[in-house]
Amino acid sequence: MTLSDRKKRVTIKDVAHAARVSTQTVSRVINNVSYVSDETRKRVEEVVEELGYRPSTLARSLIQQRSYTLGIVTYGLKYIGPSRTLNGIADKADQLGYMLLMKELDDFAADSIDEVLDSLLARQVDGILWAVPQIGSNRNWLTNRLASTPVPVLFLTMEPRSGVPSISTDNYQGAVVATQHLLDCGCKRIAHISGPMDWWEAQERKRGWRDTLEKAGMDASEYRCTEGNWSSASGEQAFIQLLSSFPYLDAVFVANDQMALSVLREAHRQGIQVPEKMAVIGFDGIPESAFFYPSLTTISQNPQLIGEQAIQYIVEMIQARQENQPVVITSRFIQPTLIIRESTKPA
Amino acid sequence: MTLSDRKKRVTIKDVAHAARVSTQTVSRVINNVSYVSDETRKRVEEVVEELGYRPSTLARSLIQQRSYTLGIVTYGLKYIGPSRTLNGIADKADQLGYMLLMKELDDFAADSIDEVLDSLLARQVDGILWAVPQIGSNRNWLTNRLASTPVPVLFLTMEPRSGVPSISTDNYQGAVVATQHLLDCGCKRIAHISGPMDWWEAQERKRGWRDTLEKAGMDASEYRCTEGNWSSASGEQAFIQLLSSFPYLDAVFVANDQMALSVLREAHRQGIQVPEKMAVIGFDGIPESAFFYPSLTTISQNPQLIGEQAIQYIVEMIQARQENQPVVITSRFIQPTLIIRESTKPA
DNA sequence: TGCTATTATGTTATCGATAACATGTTATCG
DNA sequence: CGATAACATGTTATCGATAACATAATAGCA
Repeated sequence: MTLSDRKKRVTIKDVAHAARVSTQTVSRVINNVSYVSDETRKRVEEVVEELGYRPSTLARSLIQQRSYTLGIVTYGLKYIGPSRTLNGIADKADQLGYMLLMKELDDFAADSIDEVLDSLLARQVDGILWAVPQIGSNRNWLTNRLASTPVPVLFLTMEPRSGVPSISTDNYQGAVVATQHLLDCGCKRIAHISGPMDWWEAQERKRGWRDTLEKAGMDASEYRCTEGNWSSASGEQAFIQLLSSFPYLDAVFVANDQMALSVLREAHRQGIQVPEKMAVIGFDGIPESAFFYPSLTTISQNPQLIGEQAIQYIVEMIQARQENQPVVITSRFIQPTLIIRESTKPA
Repeated sequence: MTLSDRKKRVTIKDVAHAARVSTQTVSRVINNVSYVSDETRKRVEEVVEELGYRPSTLARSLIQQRSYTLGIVTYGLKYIGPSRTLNGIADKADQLGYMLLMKELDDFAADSIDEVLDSLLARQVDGILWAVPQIGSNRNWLTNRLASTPVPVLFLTMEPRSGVPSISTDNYQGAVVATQHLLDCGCKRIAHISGPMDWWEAQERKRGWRDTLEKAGMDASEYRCTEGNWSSASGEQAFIQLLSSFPYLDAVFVANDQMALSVLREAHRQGIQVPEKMAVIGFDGIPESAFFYPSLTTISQNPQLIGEQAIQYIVEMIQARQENQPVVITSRFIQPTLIIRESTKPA
């Protein structure tokens, strides 16, 4: 293929000319609105087919002030969680006829946030999905910026705030269920390996662990908890440290499956039998966790479901705004589920 | 925030009016072209700041026939490989000032391919990255369609074809290295668990295994190979089947790390010591593989690198086309690397 | 039969920006 | 000092579509 083979884009004018009608009539045919005689319709359709005409969504978006495109801001795509969410998002968006304009954030400076927001808005997205975990104070920007944003913004994974729409996994409840499960297994000295404590999700999981133990009249002191950074490598470190600060533990609730993987390995190396001597429970429910040795009991999130619900929700918001109707703004939670496998043994 | 608070988009006209100049002058200021007096420039800039004006990329794309947006077609986002590639893509695209319009393909019917292509082209993407693995005959469409596509299309992971630009991991060479490594470890009866054989990548990996064994004068008969579907669950099945058809094996080259995970577990269950009795090598190099028990020797791909190179390459193609210069169309390969860990032991 | 409703199609304005062209003003130089 | 170049700004056309309005032909009905 040489360069000269490049075809010029076929426009509505070309079609109109070839079919000997006005562009408006062509528009009527392709959008199937108003009156067009069968004869004309047929003629236009033939020309469309013949020339391979496809209307420019770009031009359409400009005049209609609506792009059928959603801005997706993600973070940490290299991890499996965010990409599974993205998967759910992509799926549902497609179903509802939306395209996705994607942007991966790599830091939380106010400037880069502004830039990302602006670049999406400049492309007339109809709504924005902020699929970036809440870390430290990286949500403070919204106080100033959100009010002046001309399209709905929906947040995934954040602490509920009144007036801010969000969808999150119920990390706290998940942690409660996990810890309760360990109690039900008869465990008495339950430790925790947390995620990085500036992550809201990590805080919630830890809080669930602490509250449940305290409610059961048990000790949840700080020495019974160490902090990882979600990676398997950090999980190994955290576990080793935990063993030295709290050698008599008989169960660990690990804040994610990746870290749990290396806890299992290290336990095996040190001759600690799982689940007999020590029960282990993870969080996330990655597919591989069923094939760890022993297979891992875990709290399973459904990131695809979150993605789907997110699209559903934001499309509702867009629609409502279009029709000038009020929207109920809520913070929604999705419950994770307990999957019992070999690494814990109910009494 | 009530609905009436929604601000109308600030346009170039608003700025022009407020600064008492023509829209053209505003355009000159924001694009920094041609002559504008310091005084006027300052005044315009102040108004831009004050009104929070951001030019509409949409309108700009329409007139300039260029969107600075790339279409990305992916498949299987729920798996870690594709999303890591996407990560590399997102990163580099951002660096070079491109946005990504994403579409996840879920089947390979000609119709859906046409639709995806059309929807991207309707939004004036400057180029398309086809990041969908080659499976069965799902690349046949390009014969007809590609020639009439007005923008460059770059394929990730496909069999080289003359005239079609592509970037792939060198799966064959990776498999050769893997198999050779097992030979170097002194293994004599080397089995293979392949991916689904309609995947080109799976074929290449198997071919590398077979060729290397035959070259070394060893047997690579069919009974020494079973087929999985990349999942850990299928790996377990494939391994069990393999053990019955080829009980005396002393090494397995597994086509990906997920399947290798369950091979390790099943070996452990059956009391087969790894690496003493049986060496295991994987493919992909997912981060977790370093924390399997035993840690997994594997052929490591760098999907982020592939993503980056892909962006680089397609941007070159776009630029060349813009300037009406010829582009050299090549099929590029990226070499994966061997990572030796505990699951194999060099002699 | 004449009037209104329905059907069919065309014309002009518009979305928000830039390209191409036009025009006026101020330096610069032989 | 007048011609030319450099500077500064404005006007009109354009990208590819749809909205809003206009017009003409046919149909239905009192």
